[in-house]
Amino acid sequence: MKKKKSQTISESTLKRLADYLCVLRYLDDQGMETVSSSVLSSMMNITDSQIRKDLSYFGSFGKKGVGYNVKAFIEAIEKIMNLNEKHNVCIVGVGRLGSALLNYKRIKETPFNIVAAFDNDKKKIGKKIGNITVHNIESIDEVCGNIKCEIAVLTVPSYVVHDVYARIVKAPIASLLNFTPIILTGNDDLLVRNMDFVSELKIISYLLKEKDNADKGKG
Amino acid sequence: MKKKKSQTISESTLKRLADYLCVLRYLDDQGMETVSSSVLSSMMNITDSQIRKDLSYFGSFGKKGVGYNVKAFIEAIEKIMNLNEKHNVCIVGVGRLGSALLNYKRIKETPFNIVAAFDNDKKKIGKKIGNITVHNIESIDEVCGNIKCEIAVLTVPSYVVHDVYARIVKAPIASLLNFTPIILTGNDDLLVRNMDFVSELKIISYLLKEKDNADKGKG
DNA sequence: AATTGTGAACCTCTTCACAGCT
DNA sequence: AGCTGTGAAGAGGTTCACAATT
Repeated sequence: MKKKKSQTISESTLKRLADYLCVLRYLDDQGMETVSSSVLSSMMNITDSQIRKDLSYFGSFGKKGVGYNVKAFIEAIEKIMNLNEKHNVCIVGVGRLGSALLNYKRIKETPFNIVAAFDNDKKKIGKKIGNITVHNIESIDEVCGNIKCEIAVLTVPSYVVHDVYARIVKAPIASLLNFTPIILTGNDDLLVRNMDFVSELKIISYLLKEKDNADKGKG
Repeated sequence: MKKKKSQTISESTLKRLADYLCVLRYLDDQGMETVSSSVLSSMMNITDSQIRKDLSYFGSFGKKGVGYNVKAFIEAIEKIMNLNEKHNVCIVGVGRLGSALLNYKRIKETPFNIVAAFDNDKKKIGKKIGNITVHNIESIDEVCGNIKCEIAVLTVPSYVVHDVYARIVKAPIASLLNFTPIILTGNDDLLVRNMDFVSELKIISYLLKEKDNADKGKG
């Protein structure tokens, strides 16, 4: 297994790596021991050479004439994505969505630990949700200073986003997964990824219309 | 305003269109009437020419020397993405996440109507959550035949995904927004988009490590 | 003076195709 | 024979730079 010199990996490759993991987990659960790039690609709507190229950025993990060992493949991606270490996560905003995430039991099977939650509602502060204590949002800087918390998940209502974002920027938090429809950009010290449910519905709306037009064109 | 002949719009452009909408809404709320591509770009970590190029696929919407009228810009994107029509959505899987989506009040401000929910739990079937009736998952074909439902949102536990997916494929549903960690690919009749929370955390894990290495490199 | 819209240049990502290994 | 890994070709996306317009 060769090591490659560092280079920037594209967003698309990164997403596919995460997808490979999902599919490989499924294959592993099914007891499959070996998989070829062409079998994997047929399960995922991508080409086999795409998979091999994605992997080639990081080294070689397969056997010519044979394919990839499923477990070794999983471990390789986990190592690439730094999933062997546990990562602390906090939930900012304990509404219905935040609570749903706090109660997501199968997160225990992942390298992510939810270690804290924050809200501004006095009725919620101090209570426990799924054995995580809800802290006052004003104490986020202090609490995250004590427990090293790499990732904040933002699930607050839109009208407080800018306020809460300002606190997160100041706190010792490295990254933010933003579920709100307010686009955030981050800075050198805070990596941000936006994940808005309604934006995704809007993209579907566009694609359905486009598909409709294409179908009409053919018909 | 020119019309352009149809061409395939990239995933990246599509995502940015949805992002533009989010930012434009914010500017509109702030009472801003006009915005230039450079102001907009500085709010979003992209270049101004990227914005202008994205728009150029669909026509011209700005005034040279002036910029874009915010409201007109919003309306243009809404028209492009087919957001003037209402779209019916159903929630498949009324667990904590599904319930959170069913209770999301501000969806009323969007073109998406949640019109039905499905589950296999007899304790939930027949009950109302946020004035939407929960139906038996077995009746999805029939219920979606009656109410035209374009988009299904999948929020069931992993172990029933394949089962439920088979039902959705057979039902008169055009698209699926999949929140589960089981990657689905769709087919000619069913458009699928995957939106997995944990995969997104994994991507953050990779990016944080990469950033760490870059920071160390700089010293 | 400011800003759009756009062809051309540039760069990045994907696919091809095949040498090389099992 | 089957499949990987990869350089090269091809396709697609982004940025540049400037003419056109207000």
